[in-house]
Amino acid sequence: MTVSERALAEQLNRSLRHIVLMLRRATADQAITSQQLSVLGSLEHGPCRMTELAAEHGVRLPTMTAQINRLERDGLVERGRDGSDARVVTAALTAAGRERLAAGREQRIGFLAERFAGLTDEERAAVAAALPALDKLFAAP
Amino acid sequence: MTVSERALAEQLNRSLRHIVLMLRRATADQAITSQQLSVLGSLEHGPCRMTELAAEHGVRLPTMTAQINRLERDGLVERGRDGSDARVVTAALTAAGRERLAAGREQRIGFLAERFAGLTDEERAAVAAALPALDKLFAAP
DNA sequence: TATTGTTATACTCTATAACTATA
DNA sequence: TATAGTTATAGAGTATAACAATA
Repeated sequence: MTVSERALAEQLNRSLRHIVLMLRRATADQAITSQQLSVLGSLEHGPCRMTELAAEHGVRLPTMTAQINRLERDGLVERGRDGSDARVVTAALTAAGRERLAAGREQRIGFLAERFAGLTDEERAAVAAALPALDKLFAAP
Repeated sequence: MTVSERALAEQLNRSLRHIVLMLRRATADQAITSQQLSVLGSLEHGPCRMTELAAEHGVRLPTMTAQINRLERDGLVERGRDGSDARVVTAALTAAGRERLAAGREQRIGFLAERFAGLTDEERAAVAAALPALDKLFAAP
């Protein structure tokens, strides 16, 4: 590992702290929690198994059971069964869940767009140029 | 707001989702929670008032009272008094708290440095070039 | 009266241990 | 025996409402 990687990691760590704090302040008054919105996002492209959901979100299976219980109680997701293996339980968005996901996403995008309006063209270009590298940096293994 | 700002906000929102999920998975087995580490970070440069801490972290005052209670119970922070106003309570790092903060930070930086090792020089340069703009984007108002 | 902080209470989020059902 | 999931229980994190102390 080179010195440059270490220095870059330190700088990014500092920036990530500010990003996380700002996002927390910006989403503190949302109708849905960020965890719930995040789980709904995992179901956007179709049903997902409990085990997959837990792994993607870095939580244990009982945690995801409780989360899906709350989302099902609120009418945002539905449990289903996988035909090929009777042990498997899947979760899928309901129409209300899809609406809630779209609303939450719109709020976050609106917040970001407002912040981007305060940047110069050069700064926006720098962010745009870095997104592919950031995606690679944080891609699932 | 231009179309470009909107499109950029959508792309960054998608990237932020991956960043948050990855950081959650990477820090799931830490000795200290990310909230606790974040609060310790706010005390790095000296004592801080309860109200300031709550505002910085986007939580209500009773939430920060509970958080500081836990950190004080664990010997990581100490409550103090502000001389000029008898209502004000401050929180400050103990020696153990400072050590814990350094250890948690080191773990995060190590994780990021490892990920950076998987990027090309061009990709690292793109991230470095974007950090000032990202800091401005997420700076406190 | 307004500000600073805590206490009381309830809900979300999370983990470990123990359990059921299926492979 | 191993895997997928739930239930039971406990603790962290969060909010609102009510309270005490100080400005």
